Formats: sequence, structure tokens, C-alpha cells
Amino acid sequence: MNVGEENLLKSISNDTLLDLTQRYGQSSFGFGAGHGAGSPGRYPLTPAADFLSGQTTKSNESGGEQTSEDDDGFDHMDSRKRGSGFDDDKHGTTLAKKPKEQRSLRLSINARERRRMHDLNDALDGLRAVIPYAHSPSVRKLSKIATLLLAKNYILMQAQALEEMRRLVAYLNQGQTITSPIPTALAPFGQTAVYPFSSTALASCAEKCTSYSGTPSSLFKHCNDKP
DNA sequence: TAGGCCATCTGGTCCT
DNA sequence: AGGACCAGATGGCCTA
Repeated sequence: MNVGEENLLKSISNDTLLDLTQRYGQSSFGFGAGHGAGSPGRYPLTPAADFLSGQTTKSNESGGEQTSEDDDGFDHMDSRKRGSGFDDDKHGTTLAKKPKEQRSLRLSINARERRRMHDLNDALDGLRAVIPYAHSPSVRKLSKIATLLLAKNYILMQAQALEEMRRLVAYLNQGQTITSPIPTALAPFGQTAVYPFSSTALASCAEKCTSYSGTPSSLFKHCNDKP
């Protein structure tokens, strides 16, 4: 990760993550991102991806090397779906005009890049699978940015919960009674904290949406379960 | 229809 | 030299 990206994530954490925390942190990731009309699950495959998936479904496909001329789906792709380099000539290097050798190399690079991005998406899918949010066929999957922010928030809350558990154990070992039902350490963001999967966490998405008074963020627009 | 999200292509840069 | 990584550009799909 370069410095610019790191700064970007930091800036995101300052603004959006707070948003995230107030909306989902309060409900401890148990939100249901109901999204009625959207097609759930994996994104629809483009012709090129279709072609790839026809051979191998996942980026394990990266293991199976294929010739660049064939595996990148160039001949199967809708030209509108191709990147800029195919259409414009801003670099004066339209692929079709390149020598066969260069074209072959370019196609190979394209295929490699595609596999890399598929690997990245697979990793994101893996992350989504372990983030506690409503997994359901009728629920649209989290966007990439929402997945990352939610994962970060979840890790922070888990760490704080663990720390509070340690303190509770130490406290109980002293043989004293607990007077505060909600340890302050469980209010990581200045609010009453709720553990994931608690009864409060299972509150309806509508409640969560309405209880939030902040500025709407596109990150949460997938939550369709609004009043 | 605008905006969000995404897949893909591409050239550049860095690393091994 | 080849591969990984990155960011910019482009266009499609979907939703409000």
C-alpha cells in the first residue's frame, strides 16, 4: 500500500468510519442490508469474465496457465466493455495496430491483471463471509469499501471487547460485585456499546436507520430496510 | 437520469 | 526480463 492510499484510508476512517460506527457499530454489525431489487451474490459476469468462468470459476484459475491469445476473452468481449486503450488512441498504440508480438504480450498482461483482480475479489468475498452482517440471498453484498471499513470497525470492537473481558475477569477475581451493567470500555465510540449478535444487535434495520441522525452516506445505501 | 459500483484495459513503476 | 502492483480511463448495470 502506498502512502497516498494509506492517507485515503485514514481520511475515510475519520469521516466515514464514524458514520459506520454510529450506524452499524451501535447495532454491532448485525444490520440487515436488505436490498430488494438488486441481484444478490456475485456480480454479473461480463462476456470476458463469462468466458473465463467457463473455464475456471475462481481465480484458482490463476493456477492454470492459459495462452494469452485465448484466455483473456478478447475475441469474446463486447468492445464497449473494453478499457479505454481499445477505443481511443491517446497513446497512439491501439492494440489492433500493434505488432503481433506486442499484442500477444499485452493480452498476456491483461489476463494476468484480470486474475489478480479476481484474486482480490475472492479475498474480499472471504472477508465478507466472516463479517457479521446479514448474509442472505435477498441481501445485496457489501461493496468493497464498505467491506473494508466494516472489517476494520469489527476488529476494533473485538479488540475492545477482549480488553474489557480481561478487566472483568480481573475485577471478579477480586471478589467484588459489578455495579455498572455496561462497562465503559464497551462504549468505544462514546456510545453505549453493544456486542455483536446481542439482542440489541438484532434490532431491525429500520430501527437502526431511523435511530441514526447523521448525514447519509453512500456506504449504507444498501440498507433498504427503511421505514 | 444521475450517481454508485464494478470489470476491464492500459501504461507506468517497482521488485525479484 | 518478467511479474506484481497501481492508478487512470472507459463503459455497463443497477437503483433512487
